Parts: sequence; C-alpha cells; structure tokens
Amino acid sequence: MVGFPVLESPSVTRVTIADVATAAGVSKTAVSFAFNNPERLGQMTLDRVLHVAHDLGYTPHPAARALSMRRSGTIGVLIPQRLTTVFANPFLSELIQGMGELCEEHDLTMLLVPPLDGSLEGAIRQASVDGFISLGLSPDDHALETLHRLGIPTVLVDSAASANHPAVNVDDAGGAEAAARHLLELGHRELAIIMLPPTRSQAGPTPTAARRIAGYQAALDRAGAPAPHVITAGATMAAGARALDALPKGRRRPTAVLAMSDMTAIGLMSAAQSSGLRVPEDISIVGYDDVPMAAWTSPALTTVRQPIVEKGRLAARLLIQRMKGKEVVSPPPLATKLVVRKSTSYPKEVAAQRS
Amino acid sequence: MVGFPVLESPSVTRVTIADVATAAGVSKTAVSFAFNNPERLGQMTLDRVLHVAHDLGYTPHPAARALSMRRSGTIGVLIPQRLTTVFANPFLSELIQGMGELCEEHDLTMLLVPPLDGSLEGAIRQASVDGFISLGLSPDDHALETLHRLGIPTVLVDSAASANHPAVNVDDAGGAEAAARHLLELGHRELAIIMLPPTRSQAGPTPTAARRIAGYQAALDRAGAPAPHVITAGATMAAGARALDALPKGRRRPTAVLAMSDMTAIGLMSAAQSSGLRVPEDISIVGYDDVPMAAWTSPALTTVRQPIVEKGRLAARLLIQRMKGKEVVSPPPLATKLVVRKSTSYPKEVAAQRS
DNA sequence: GATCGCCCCTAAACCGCTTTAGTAAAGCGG
DNA sequence: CCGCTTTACTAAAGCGGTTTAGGGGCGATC
Repeated sequence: MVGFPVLESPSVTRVTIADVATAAGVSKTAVSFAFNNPERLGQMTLDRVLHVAHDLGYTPHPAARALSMRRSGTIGVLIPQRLTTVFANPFLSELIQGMGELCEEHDLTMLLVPPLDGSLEGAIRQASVDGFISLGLSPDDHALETLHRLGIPTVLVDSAASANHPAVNVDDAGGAEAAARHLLELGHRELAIIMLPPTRSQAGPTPTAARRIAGYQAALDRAGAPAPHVITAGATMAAGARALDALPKGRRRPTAVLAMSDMTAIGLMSAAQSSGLRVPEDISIVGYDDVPMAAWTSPALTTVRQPIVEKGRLAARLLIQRMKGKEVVSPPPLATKLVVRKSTSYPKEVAAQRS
Repeated sequence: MVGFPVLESPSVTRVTIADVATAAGVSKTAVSFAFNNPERLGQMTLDRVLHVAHDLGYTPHPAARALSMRRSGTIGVLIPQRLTTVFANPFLSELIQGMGELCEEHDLTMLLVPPLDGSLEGAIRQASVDGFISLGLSPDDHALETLHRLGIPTVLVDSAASANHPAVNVDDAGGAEAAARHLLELGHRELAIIMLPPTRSQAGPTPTAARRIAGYQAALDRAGAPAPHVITAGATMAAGARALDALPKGRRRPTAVLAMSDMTAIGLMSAAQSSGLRVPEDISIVGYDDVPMAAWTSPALTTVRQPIVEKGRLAARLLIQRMKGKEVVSPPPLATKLVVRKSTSYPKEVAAQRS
C-alpha cells in the first residue's frame, strides 16, 4: 500500500481572492461583492467572477474572514473536564443535541473546548468563537471574568447566575428532594448520597451538586432522618462501581442510595449485583438525569428526570440572542420530575412487616 | 430580575497587541516576542511587557493569530448528518472520546461540523481548522475532493481509502459474517437485515453498510439460507421501534434480525416487547457496535463489538501526523468480535425439537 | 449644454497578529 | 581605536479577507 505523502506545498497552492480577481480581470472588492453583496455587481460581471472563482476552486480563508468580519460562525462549549470523562456520560450527548438544533438552524458550528494543557483560560484564548456556553463552572470562576472582559457573550449551564452572564438551570433541589422523599416514604432511614466531584481547581462542590444536596437534605430533615453517608464519585459507570466499596459495610450499610448521576447509579447497581446484592430488595438506588439508558437497565432505574435536550436548546437560544446584541434574562429553572421505576423498593425490614 | 444588557462596545473594548505595545513603550514585535519568543527579549523588557499585558487583560485575537500563523489549533469533525440524529447514538460519543484523548494530548480543540444549510461543502468552507476527520463519507464524495484541493489534511473514518485520504476502518464484513453465522447456527433461516440509511445525497449505502451487508450475505450464502428481508432504519431507538412495523408479518415473519446498529436493535427490541413478543424466544436480535448500553438492556444485547474509542484515537493520531507533514498509510482494519449475550436463541421450532 | 444622480466598479484602509530584515548599541579581541 | 560579532529591539511587509469612500461613465433633468 502506498502512503499518503506530505501534502504538496500546503498553502502556496491556496487560491486567494486576489488570484480570482486577477483571473477575472476585476478588483478584489468585486470578488468579495460577488459572494457577499451580489446585488452590487452587474449581472455580467457577477457571472464571470463566480464562474472563475468556481473554476479556480476558490474558497475564502475562514480565519481571514473571521478576522475582518469579527465573527467566526462558531460557538464554543466550555467543558470543565477531560473529554474522555465527560463524553462517557450520555448527559453531554443530549445537551449537545439540544444546542446542535439551534446551531444548525443558525448555521453555526460548535467547538468543543476542554481545558488546554490543564487551563481553561488558555483554551479560551485560543478558541476563535462568537460566544461560549459554559458547563458546570462555578459562577465566580476566574475564566468567566476573562470572558466578560474580552466581551465574549457567554451563557452558563448548570451553574448559578453571575453578575455578567445569564444562566440556564433546572430545579436541581426540587428533583433531589423528590428523590429523597420517595426513599423516605418507602421506609428507608439509612441513606447514602453519592456526590458529583468538584470540577477543576475549585474547592467546593459544583453549584449543581450543592443544590442537589440541599434538596436531599431538606427531605431528610423534614423526615427527621439520620445524617446520610456522603461519598463522592465521578459521573461514569466505572466510578459508580468503585463507589460501592466506599459505602459503609455491616450494620450501617445504607439500604438506599441517592446518586447525583445516572451513570454513577448504574455503575453502582452493576457492582452491587455482581457482589451478590439484589436491587432493589437489598439496596434501592435512585439516579439523577434520566438519560435514555436509565430506562433500559435491569432493574430499570428510578431517577430524577431533567429536560436535558431542552436545556441545551434554551442555552443556545439565549446565547444566540446575546450574540445578536439582544438583552437577555436568566430563565426560571426548568422543571425536574421523579421517575419511579424498578430500582427502588421497601427496605427489607419494612417489606417483612408488610407481608 | 435584571437583564444582561447588550455587551458594552463589544470589540472597541478589545485590547490589541498595539495597545500593549504603547502602554509598555515598545513595538508590537516586542510584545509578540514576549509571548512567542521570549528568549529574544531582554529580561527587563520581557517582564515589563508581560506585566503590562496581564494588567490590560490582553489576549491575542485567535483569528488574527490563525491567519498569520496559518494554523488554528483545531481539528474538524465532518459529520454527515444532523447533530440531533448523530448524537442520539452513543457511537459518536465514544468516537469523540478517542479523538479527544489525542486532541488533549496535542492541545487541539475539536470543531463539530455538520452540514451547513444542508451542504457539507459550505460547512467546510466556513470552518477554520487544521485538518478534518470525516465520518462515514463515501470516498468519492465531492466534499473530499474539495478538501484535497484546499490542501487540508483529512482522515476518513468508516469510509474506504480514497486516492487522496487515508482511511481508518474496522473489519465490518468479518463482524457481520460472524453475527449472521451465529444466527444460522442457532437454526434461524428466516432473517431480516436492518440497513443503515444512506447519508446525505449519495444514492447507495454507505461504505460501512455495504461491507456489513456483504458479510451477512456471505454467511447466508454459505449456509444456503433464503434471501433475507432487507429494510432500512436510522441509528436511533425511535427508528428501530418503527422498523418493527416494516418487518413482514405472519408466516414470513423473520425469527431473527440483524441490525447494523445497536441503537436500532435496542429500539426494535423495545417495540417488539411492547407488542407482546418475547426476546429471544419469539425473535432473536443482533446489533452492531457494542455501545456500553448494549450490555444493559434486558435481555442484554448480542452484538458485534468494534473498538470505537480505539478507532477514534487512531484516526486522530493519523491526522495529527499528517498535519505535521509526515507520510501516512491507511492502517489495516481493526478487529471486530461477536459478543453473544441474551437477545439471541434458537428459533421456536428448533427449541421445541430440542426439548 | 451643464448638472445631477445612478450604476458599477475600484483603491486603499483595516482587522490583529507574526515574522523577516535590519538597525543601533554594546561587547570584544587585536 | 577599529572592525566584527552579539544582543535587544523595531519598521514594515505580509496573512486573506471586508468595507468605506469615491471615481468614471452615462442617461435624465432643467
């Protein structure tokens, strides 16, 4: 098999607007007009220019265009973690679907911007975009200030409204509270909560994690339940599986666990089952997000549904408005809803009493 | 709630290299050197410039940088379908994970490039990237010629090696053949195949679909099985569910189906079950890809595993080499492997005989 | 027949950065 | 003290487009 050689003279070859102009016997301006303001050219000239351009295989250089028009036709998605991690969670796929709808509608492309060399700020600098959608960043993250200073319109997702950027959120606390209440009503007392890990350098929990834990706690408090065991695990099945070992054993083993991510819940459920525990008989599990997969595990996962695609759409819509210079307000949080499936049931003692 | 107003004087504000130069009392060149060739400046000047730049919140304009350096630090992913469609399939997530690993290693960002306004070529023009990874495009697609003419390094995935671009593939035919053989060995004769739809304008099946069907067919031929029913459905659960209705009913109802995508298979399985069919007792189902979800359905899906993440990694690695000007050859297809789970079994007649 | 306005088209400035070529000053050996 | 290399820095020319301001030709108007 023959190799694909070094590309012949990469950009010496590139046809520029000047080449087209010369070939068509007009000025660069005319060529530019042909593409961007055709009505400013006579029919004959227009045809000739377009024809010549096509023959030469002319394509405007995107960077040059972006520079002079001050717009790149791209929106950036600021991702606070490694792509491998974050794409292991279908959550992001759904979010992108939502954002994608709006992007396609407006002929925009999407740039995935993970921390570059560990630094989000570095990545921001390098990215040629018209606006950013920032995922899960603490509203006081330094990167957001940079963004504001640069005058790049930004919309926050899974964060909290900051002084400078509107935020799109769901009712995290409400969903969490419903989930905890569900378990408490089934009779569980000994609960564990699996926190989402903090992203990047920031010390505390992400805004989303904070709201969810507040929701869980509210339900627990109201029911006078004992303090839950709180552990932390990433939003992947592997991390969820590892989380099983971190749960207290023996008498204090929780009879139910509240995971802040479906993927964590599913991984945990899997590990639990392989270690001989039955779900939900021996341990109840509730997830969060309601990714499509949650309906397909066995047992099907009880979880809190949030409208992920809609969230993506809304964020993109807001950003696009902002890019157009329109004023924008943070919308009210989107509703969440507990979806009861088969991974939750009465704790054993209660079940025994009932039978 | 107060609105987020129009950003104040968007780019009038933007600090340019000239501002920094003036403020620091040096030339633009010096400022540029401070960032890109610090060793060419005296220590004192260097410190001063960097300090001033930081104070002013200077960030080089990415488009200007890209224009003058002829490199954008971005690789494009050419997506042949709508983002909504393609991200509904976890396949893409995994592929991106693989590509993402390499991108992060090399400080590159990833641009998702769906057909813009229906046209991939238009989208290519607009995208400021150093190279493309093209998904599922027929090797004679016109867009690929454009790419070559523009001198943009490109690597094909799920395509076929073309004259100008190397291709990364898996052993589609081998996997398909193994899947079909598996069903035939179980005793199935009346099979259905669910094809992947053609992408975009191109008339025939995608290269991948073509190879897979050839593999299925090879096994069928060898076993002297009757011609299968072939229908087409997208790679989403919804499309898979709809596909159920397209299957022949009554006596000619297939006892097993070979789907070219796990998502289609899962959707079909779901629809079948809701309509009262038992899987695998009444109908066996085999998928393709082995996305993580396939192990979690009930029954767990028998499918053909392909190393998706590895495929993404390999494609990105090749592209990066190509961007560096190195010569590159199309690697041999990656191995595929039948994973037998619980969604396949003997057809009823055979099962009856056996008992 | 001069004036005006309109239609087409162009020259040149500009977007913000990198880089080449080169200059002035300092260092240095003889 | 002179010529030669270094060192430290700069002017200006790109990169490849868009856009502003305006010029020439020409028919209509007065």
